[in-house]
Amino acid sequence: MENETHSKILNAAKLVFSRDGFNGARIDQIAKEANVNKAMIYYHFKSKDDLYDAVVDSIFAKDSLHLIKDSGDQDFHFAKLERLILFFYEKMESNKVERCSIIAREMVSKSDIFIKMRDKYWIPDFKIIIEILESGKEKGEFKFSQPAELIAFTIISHIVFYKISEVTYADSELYDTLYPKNNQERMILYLHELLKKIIL
Amino acid sequence: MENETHSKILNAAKLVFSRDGFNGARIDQIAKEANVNKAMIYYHFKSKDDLYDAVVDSIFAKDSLHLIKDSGDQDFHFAKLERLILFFYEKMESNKVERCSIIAREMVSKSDIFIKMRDKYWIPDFKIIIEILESGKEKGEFKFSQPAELIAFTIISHIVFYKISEVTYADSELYDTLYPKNNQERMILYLHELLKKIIL
DNA sequence: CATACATTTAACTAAATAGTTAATCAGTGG
DNA sequence: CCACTGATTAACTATTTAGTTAAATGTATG
Repeated sequence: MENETHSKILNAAKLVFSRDGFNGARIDQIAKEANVNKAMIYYHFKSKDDLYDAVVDSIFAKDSLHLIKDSGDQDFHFAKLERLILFFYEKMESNKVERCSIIAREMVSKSDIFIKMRDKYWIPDFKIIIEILESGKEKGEFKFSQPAELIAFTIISHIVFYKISEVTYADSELYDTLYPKNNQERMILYLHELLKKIIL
Repeated sequence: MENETHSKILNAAKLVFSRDGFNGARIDQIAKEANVNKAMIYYHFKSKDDLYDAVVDSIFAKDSLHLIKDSGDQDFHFAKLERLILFFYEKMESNKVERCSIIAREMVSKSDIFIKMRDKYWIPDFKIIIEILESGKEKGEFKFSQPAELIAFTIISHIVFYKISEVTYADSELYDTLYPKNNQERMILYLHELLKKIIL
């Protein structure tokens, strides 16, 4: 732990940035919610941008699928895919609202930090999934005629969009249908069945 | 057409709001890009909020799947589904970048206008797709054991997330792989094949 | 205790920004 | 030519907001 105040600021910033977006977030509001004098923010961080960077890092750090790509190498490709999916899903579960809000906004923002994130994490992740699909096909374990990148897209969109939608449909009549209590992993199970039908 | 100036403002606002988000957008910038004096904005619109509302309305008006739900009622359910998908996809194609940027940001915004949009358009659309799936199953045309709302989710996420991702991956190394030129409807064709495998 | 160093505060500044206003221009009808 | 109406402008205001500063308060150490 860096420091009590430091992490109070970071946590408040996480909430405020994810609720209001970068431009909508107010430094005074972050200070208020952190129960900290505003100058403390500039004592611990260079600027609003720097604070936002820190928030994004704290949420996305050590996320890459590279981390688990090569674990259990002897597995079947399908099992490998399942492991990646679960890892990916669990990442989306931690800091869910903050992560999803920031992802959704950054996806269309073209900010420097977004470009960095996209090129450093998202694109490599995309490629890892494509690689496994193609390698599995080559080995004869998978059978599909559609382009691998679209199947990878199916995987990613089901996880990411499902989680973003959880923010979208919160407090709406659709929420309980899509996200029933005591059935947190239904999307994983569904995606699993779906993949069996399209690549096995 | 309301008025030359009016629509110049609306078009510029569309661009600026979608590029910078509501909070990032500057009235002065909109005036500049519309080639119009700033006061003209307040002559034609009550406030920044009012202008944003107008932009959102101009992009989302007359979008509901209700509009075509009952056309060609004699069709098979699968054909009906295909028609809805194409209609939905084509809507996402018009004003693509503006629409996608605004959708992505609004999905996690909880603003009044978003809640209105969601409850008035998105949720009913979701339900229409669910209805068709369930009705098709009842009639014996469709065969699936997974919850209808998840299959509806598959349809929606493939279209919406694919289009949002087009903004996300623009100018990246993945762009040409995911969005090859001269192959604009590949996602529709892919989704079509996918649905055949999971509901027929 | 005294010195040094890290932390915290209230008050301040400079710039940005949504929104206003009063004056002017251009066309139209009497 | 005048009066009226809608469209347009430059200059202005009030407020918000990121960022600063200088002084105060702790806290550890020799």
